[in-house]
Amino acid sequence: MSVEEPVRRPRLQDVAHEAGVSTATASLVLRGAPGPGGATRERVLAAAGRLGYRPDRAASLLARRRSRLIGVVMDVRSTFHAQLVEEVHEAAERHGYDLVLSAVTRNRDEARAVETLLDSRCEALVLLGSEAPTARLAALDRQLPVVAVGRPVPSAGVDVVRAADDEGVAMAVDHLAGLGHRRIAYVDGGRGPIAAGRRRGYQRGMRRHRLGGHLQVVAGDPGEESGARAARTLFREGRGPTAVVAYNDHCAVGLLDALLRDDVDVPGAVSVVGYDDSPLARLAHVDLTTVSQESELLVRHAVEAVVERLDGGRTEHREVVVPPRLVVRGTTGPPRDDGSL
Amino acid sequence: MSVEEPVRRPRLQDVAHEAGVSTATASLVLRGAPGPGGATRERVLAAAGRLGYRPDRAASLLARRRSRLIGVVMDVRSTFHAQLVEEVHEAAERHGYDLVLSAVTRNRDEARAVETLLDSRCEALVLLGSEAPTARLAALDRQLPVVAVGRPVPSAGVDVVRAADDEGVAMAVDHLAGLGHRRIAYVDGGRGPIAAGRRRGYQRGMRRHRLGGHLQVVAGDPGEESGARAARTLFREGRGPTAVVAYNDHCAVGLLDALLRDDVDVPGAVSVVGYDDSPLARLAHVDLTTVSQESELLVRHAVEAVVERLDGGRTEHREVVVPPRLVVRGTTGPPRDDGSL
DNA sequence: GCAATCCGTTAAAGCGCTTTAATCGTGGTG
DNA sequence: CACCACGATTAAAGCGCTTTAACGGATTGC
Repeated sequence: MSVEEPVRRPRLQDVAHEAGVSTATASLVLRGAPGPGGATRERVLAAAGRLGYRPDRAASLLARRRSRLIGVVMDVRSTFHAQLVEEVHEAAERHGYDLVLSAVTRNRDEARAVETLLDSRCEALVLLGSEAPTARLAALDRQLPVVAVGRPVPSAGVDVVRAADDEGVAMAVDHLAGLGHRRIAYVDGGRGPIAAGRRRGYQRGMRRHRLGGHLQVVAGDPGEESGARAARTLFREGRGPTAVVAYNDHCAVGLLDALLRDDVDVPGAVSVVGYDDSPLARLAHVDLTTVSQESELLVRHAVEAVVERLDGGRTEHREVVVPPRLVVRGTTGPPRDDGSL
Repeated sequence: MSVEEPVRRPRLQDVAHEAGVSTATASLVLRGAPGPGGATRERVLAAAGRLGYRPDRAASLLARRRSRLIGVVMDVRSTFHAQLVEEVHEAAERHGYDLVLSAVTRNRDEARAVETLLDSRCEALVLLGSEAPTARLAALDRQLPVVAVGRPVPSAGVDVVRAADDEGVAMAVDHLAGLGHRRIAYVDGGRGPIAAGRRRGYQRGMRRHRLGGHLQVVAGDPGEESGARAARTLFREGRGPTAVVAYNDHCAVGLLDALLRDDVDVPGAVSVVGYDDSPLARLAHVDLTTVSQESELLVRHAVEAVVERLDGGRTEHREVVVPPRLVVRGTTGPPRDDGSL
């Protein structure tokens, strides 16, 4: 900042004074509210322009009945979330809402992120890939409309917009089984509700193909590291699976990494499928077969759900389940052997 | 949201009443300000707990002299920025500041992102990888302390914390030349100031090794796509370079993708170097040789710069230039031929 | 020509919190 | 025992904006 005396930022009062009207009129004009006539409008607008007036958001928030603010919780490490955020921005704007972003990081958990948003007068919350316990979500929902994106919230009033993850993973299994794989393993995503749904999909998918005897779930979490660890576990000794479905793309990429390091041919020796169709998976370099959650659709529904609560007076619960879509890329192919015992 | 009447959220007044004190005392206690005695403190704290009181941030912002808010502009698409944001969170917290995030997306430009922050009463701005013209930054800096992270801002009062990008790229060239490469190309990052510095580093590096005759800069931008396009240009016909330095990791990964698709061996036939040491580069799968900006150090300096302006009364300009560090991974090696004409 | 009507404008009361100056006890002091 | 100093507490004035009810003046209708 330069050394000069910092000029006090102009207030509404300054604009009003400059335009020769009351602050009430100035406020009305600047927000495009009906009332003030054409000539007045122009005078105020001109004055505001001359002074470089920008309304003070804190003051406006405090005075306004509504904040028109939607809080968004995202995991800053996830490329999938990054993409969702882009889309939430657009969707919210279309409905005349603004966003407040709150990041989950290594040492800033979801509860913390939510608190910031509550303190910021958000009217509703969009939780991307929340891992919070159902009860907490239900409690939150008692305070303000909440929509959970990408995870189920059993038996709570919370709105949900998600892909049918179980179906999604089952589709991945279908795809692999169709290629002739039988020993298909799954890298789990931890104890959260999202992981549970996907795990179930894997189990169902396998049984559907009478592959229950080949069920193999290894522990994991949503990070790249866990994929690499899973690879070590799966291929430690003897004969590993011919295909692996991972909890998400990040995890799948970690798995690919480890395989690559060990000179395991993908998809020749092992096929790999991820989940999310994040920007990561689309890198030609990675070229990961994955399951898309149709992020744009997901986000559109989520924002609409929130807006209907706020502006449409909807009070009944809503759950939108979007069918996932298998995106076949380069990491899957027929198994080298026939997959038999 | 459930159907029940939404309970009005408790105000300071409610807490004060519940504790049998004035709002002044309650405010003092809740902020840990000196004054109220032990017994009173406990009563107020207990009351606040009982009511589940959370201070209203908008009101508090409005009333307070200081907001203790630092605005951060980030590009939501950049994994490098994501990492920086994590670190900014921690650094800011150490100094007792809170963050307001504002994302640059496909259709939300930097100016827009900055406006949101200005309206939010931020006391200072941390701009990650800003591409705004110097004049605009200078103007901004007249309103509040601004620190640009990762880019130079010539001849403006704006504080700058950045890596010596020219040196960084030159180090990459050194590394490649040392391996025996001579035809080393560079994929540019566009017209911004960051790109300019890195381009200059490339040119200097090449001349330093008497490789001026092999200078080859192809147009690009910070995305993956541009790397892929560059590959097509560089290896379109005949003999391409034996090594390529890219503007950043995303661009390098795009380049790697394209090479991989064409079955070009990396680093056998072509070596590739990125820039940023983003999480992307570290994926074992990508395993990209790159130049690290020492993000943690960068962020620490940036936050300190801002805090010194705000709390330390510093007024003179500061520019911190951190030496970059070459991180050699798997995408670089000696050229197949000797690199001669 | 006077009341009814209407439109543009404004005074004033907040929004929920912070902060400063003033007030109230209390115990120590001469 | 009157007086003072001092720490704990509070009244009250904002912070910058929104919003509602009220207002004045210009039309309009009868």
